[in-house]
Amino acid sequence: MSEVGAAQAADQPEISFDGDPLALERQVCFALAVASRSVIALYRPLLEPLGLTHPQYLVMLALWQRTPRSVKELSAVLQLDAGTLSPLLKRLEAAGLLVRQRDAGDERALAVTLTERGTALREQALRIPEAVVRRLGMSLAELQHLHESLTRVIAAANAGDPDSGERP
Amino acid sequence: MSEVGAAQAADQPEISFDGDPLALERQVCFALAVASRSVIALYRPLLEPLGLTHPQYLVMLALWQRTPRSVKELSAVLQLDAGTLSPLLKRLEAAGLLVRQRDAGDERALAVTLTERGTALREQALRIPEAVVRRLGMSLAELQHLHESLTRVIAAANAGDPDSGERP
DNA sequence: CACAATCATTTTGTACACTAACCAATGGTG
DNA sequence: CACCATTGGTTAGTGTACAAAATGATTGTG
Repeated sequence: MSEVGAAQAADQPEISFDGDPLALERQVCFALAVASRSVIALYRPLLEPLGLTHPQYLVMLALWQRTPRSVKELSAVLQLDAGTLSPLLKRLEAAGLLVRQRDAGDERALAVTLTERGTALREQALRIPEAVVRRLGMSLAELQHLHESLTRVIAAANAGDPDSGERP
Repeated sequence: MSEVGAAQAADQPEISFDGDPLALERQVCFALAVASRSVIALYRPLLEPLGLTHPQYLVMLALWQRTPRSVKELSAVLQLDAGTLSPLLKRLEAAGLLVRQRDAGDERALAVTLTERGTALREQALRIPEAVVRRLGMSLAELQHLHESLTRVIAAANAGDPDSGERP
C-alpha cells in the first residue's frame, strides 16, 4: 500500500473545507479547461478518419463558411493567434486541403483558399456534430443553454481586453 | 469591413437555426475552446508575479488541498495525462515549490511534496480568485450556474470512456 | 519621391496535451 | 520462488498556444 494518498487529516486548524476559495473543484477555470479537453477528446476518433485535429477542424469550419480568407481574418473569427495559425495552415496545405498564396491586391496578406479536396471533405464532416451530440447524451436544450453561457463568459473575458471588444 | 455575419433570421424555435450544422458560431466545442483560452488568459497577468502558468496553478491548488500526492493521484484529480504532468512537475521542482521523491512504501510511485516555499505561495494565490471574478464582471450566481453546466458536460463526456466512470 | 510608421505574416522559444513506446517495481500464480 | 502480466512513471514525437522579435509590403507625411 502506498502512503502517498492517505486520507485527509482531521486536524486542519486554518482555512477549512468548503470555505476555501482555492478549492480545486470550485474553480470555473478548472471546469472550463477540463470540459474543453474532454469534449475535444470526443471529437478525436471522429476526426481521425478525416485526418484532422480539432483546431484544424475549426479552421475548416471557418473556411467552409467562406473562402478565401486571410490569416488575420481567420485569427479574428477563431480567436486564435496568427503565430498559432501559421504552422497549422501549412499542415493543412501539406494535406492538400487548401492553398496559401499571397493576395494579389495586397502582397502582405495571404489568401487561404480551399482546394477541391478541402471543399469535398465537408460531406464527411457533416456527420460529426450529430455523432458528438449522441455520444454526449445531453439534451439539445441543455447544450444550447451551455452555449449561451459560454458566449457570455467569452464576452465578459474579452470586455476589458485591448483586442476584441471595447469600442469607444 | 466585411459583411461576414449577416444577421440571423427572426426565430426558428425547432431544429436547424440557420440550416448549417457546421456553422462555426453554433459549435459548443468551439465556444468551450475559446472560453477556456479566454478565461485562462485572464489569469496570466495575475499568475505571472507568482511565477506560475495556469496548469501549474491548478497543480498547486491540488497540492495545497493535500500533500504529498502521487502522479497517478494528481492525474486523476486534474484529469491530466501522466505524460503531461511529468515535465510540468519537474519545472515546479526546479522552481523550488515541490520535491519529487520515490514513495518509501512503493518505489514505483512518486511522492510529490510541497516545499515550505510552495506552501507559502498559497498566501499570494488567495487574492487571485476574487481578482478574476472582478475582471470578469459576472455575477457569482451565473458563474456558479456555469460551473454546474460544465460539470454535467464533463460527466457526460467521460460517461462512455474507458477511464473515468463506467464500472459494470 | 524618400522614409518612417504601420501592417500582415512568419519565426523563435517556452510550455502544455496526447499517443505510444518503454522501463523498473510489484504482486499474484503455479 | 521463479514467471510474467500489471502498474506507476518517464521519454519521444507531433501538434497546438502564446509572447516577442523579425521580415517584407504598404501607406501617410513631408
